[in-house]
Amino acid sequence: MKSKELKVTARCPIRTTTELLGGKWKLLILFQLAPQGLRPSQLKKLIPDISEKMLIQELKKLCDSGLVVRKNYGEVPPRVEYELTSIGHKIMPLIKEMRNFAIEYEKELNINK
Amino acid sequence: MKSKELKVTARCPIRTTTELLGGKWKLLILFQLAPQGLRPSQLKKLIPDISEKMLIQELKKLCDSGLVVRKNYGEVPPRVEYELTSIGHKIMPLIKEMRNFAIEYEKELNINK
DNA sequence: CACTGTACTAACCTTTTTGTAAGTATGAAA
DNA sequence: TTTCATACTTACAAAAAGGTTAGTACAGTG
Repeated sequence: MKSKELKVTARCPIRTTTELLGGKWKLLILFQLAPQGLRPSQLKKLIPDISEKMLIQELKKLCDSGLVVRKNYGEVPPRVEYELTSIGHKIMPLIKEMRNFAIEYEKELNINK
Repeated sequence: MKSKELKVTARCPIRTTTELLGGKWKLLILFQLAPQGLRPSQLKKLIPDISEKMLIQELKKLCDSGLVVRKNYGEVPPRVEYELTSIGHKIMPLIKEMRNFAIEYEKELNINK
């Protein structure tokens, strides 16, 4: 093995990103927030099989990591809106590549079936 | 909400890709296999904190999903090598975007610290 | 015949993630 | 004063993911 081999230890970009975006729901949420900010109830409609708990829990994590902001309108009944920050928008190329890959992958599946 | 909204239900490209690549290790393994096929022992050196069990388990999953192939040299002591398939190589743009994103993200962190 | 190196398996446990169901707070409207 | 809508919380349970340790197979070597 050569000396320019690239180990993937504690702090490496791949790990950073998977820690930030890992799990079942975060990327789906970010994808839905890309075109416009949304209220939790609207997100729930767009991702029907997420539970209310997971939705809010994941939104909070995304806020904590700075990818999303919460806007509170201070009304009753409560009205809040979540939207992408400028860093949040920067996952879009990544999502685009995920979509590209999935399409390639399914194409391959259809060939070999 | 308009009619062209894009729900993310059961079969959508984002879900396909996260199911294929989700978890702590798969992307790290694929990344290491990109330049050349490797034996498990070599992979283990490049990803020091993966356990042997996880390494083999994840390699098997990657084989099952067609991203990696196992080459058995039929020698004793056993000698096998794992390498990317042609579809396997197609995750590289995705990994590249993950790396781009991580770099942008850490840059942002340094500004706001 | 005991020992070695390599890939892999199995049993078991801990931790993390996800899911379910019920409940809270609030002001306005009926 | 009861009901409503919305965002959110809490307690608990189930499932998935990950980790640790010990073991197996086997031809070659000493």
